[in-house]
Amino acid sequence: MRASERAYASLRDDILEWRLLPGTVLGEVEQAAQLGISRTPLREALARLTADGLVEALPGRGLVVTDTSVESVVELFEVREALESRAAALAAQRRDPAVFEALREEFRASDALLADPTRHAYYDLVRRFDEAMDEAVGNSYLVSTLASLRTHIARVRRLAHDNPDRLAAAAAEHLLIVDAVVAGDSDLARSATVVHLHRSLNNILDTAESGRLTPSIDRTA
Amino acid sequence: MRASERAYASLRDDILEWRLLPGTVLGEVEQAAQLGISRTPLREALARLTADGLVEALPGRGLVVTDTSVESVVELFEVREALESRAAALAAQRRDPAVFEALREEFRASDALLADPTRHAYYDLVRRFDEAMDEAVGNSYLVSTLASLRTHIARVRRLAHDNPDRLAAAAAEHLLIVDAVVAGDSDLARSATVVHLHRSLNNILDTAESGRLTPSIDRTA
DNA sequence: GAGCTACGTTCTGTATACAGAGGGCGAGAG
DNA sequence: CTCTCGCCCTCTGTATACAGAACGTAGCTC
Repeated sequence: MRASERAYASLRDDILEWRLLPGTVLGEVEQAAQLGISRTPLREALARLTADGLVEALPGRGLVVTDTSVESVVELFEVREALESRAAALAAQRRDPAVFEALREEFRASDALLADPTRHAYYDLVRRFDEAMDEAVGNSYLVSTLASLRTHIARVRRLAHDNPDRLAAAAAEHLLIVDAVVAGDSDLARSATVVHLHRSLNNILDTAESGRLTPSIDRTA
Repeated sequence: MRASERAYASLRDDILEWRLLPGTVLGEVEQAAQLGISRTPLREALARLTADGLVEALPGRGLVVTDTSVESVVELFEVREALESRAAALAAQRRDPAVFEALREEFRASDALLADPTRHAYYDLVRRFDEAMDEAVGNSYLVSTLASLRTHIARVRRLAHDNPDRLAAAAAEHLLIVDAVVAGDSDLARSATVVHLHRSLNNILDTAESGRLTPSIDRTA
């Protein structure tokens, strides 16, 4: 694999997993030495991270890992709702029924997946659900925009605690979306997606380690 | 200005203005020589263009300017509608009325702007309208996503012919959106935006130089 | 004591040199 | 005549060297 690719994957992972905390300064020489590569491929990796919005150039301080705030999570879900609700509606119109019928069976049996404490199989199912939706929508701009948003969602998700009740509820929400897509019901698919995202956001805001999200500034003062 | 920045701006402009046509191969050595810089900053520029979706890496052929098709324009507007209709609704809730009252006066007087054959003043007004909407929404993810879409819109727009009738109609459509935003009417702002985008898309599809957009493959055959 | 200036250090931005991979073309064999 | 194998050439990916700018610091002056 290319050195720049490894550096990108490694740094991206470190940021998404909160090993590199917001505000961390990423010096070129230091990081290049750490990863055992030269500055050239590292710069390419940092440029990609900057484009992703995981890193930003702060004048005077160099490149730093971007901050996450309660506001930014709300903003993220605002865009996510606009795009995913539309995606769900389009998927309901354009889907291959067989694909979503298969997913329906899997979500119906997701209790078993959630019994596993690691829940890898469940998260993999959700990933394949996202992929199937992307495929069904068949819109490359929408897919790449959602991919970009999912990067940030992944970072924030790591702060939230998915308790068993929430996971069971989320599985039921996904099942409803899949049902609607199978039925070709755009309106229901859209509404079910909106519901799912609202509950998901609330769960994140309720359970996120509040110390990690820089608190909102009370503008009513 | 940095050499990489100049290279990026120059190449981006060449692509948006159709001086670099879809399918053009961008060799690093050749382009670097052309721009009078070394490969290092050029590579950075090409990486940014790739992230923008204006350039893509085709295995075996190197980096080429991305294609534009009728389908891709339709896809573009699908995403645009999802995001801008939501943006308009949010702007109607969050706007500073004074800003949009000022814009309303300008759009009311846009006949005069459209009399100018260059129409620079009119396009500048539309740009400031977009900026005011972005500002009112106050969602950085939404703004940066829209910025990315606008890049592609700019490229496609260059193919379309804005006849005076269409421009006058577009001004009226903008005025309706602004009216709704001033009134704080989210539903109307959303609907007016949907209408505007549909008409705008139709105008592009009707008037675009068809040779430039690779024709859709008739899958009904 | 405080402020300004000058120097040094460190960082980013750019150029260049080098290595490895991949593709194209030509020659030879079937 | 065509297909295949091999070599060469070009291109990308990486390392390194160099230049200029910016920040901090220390010393001098007022």
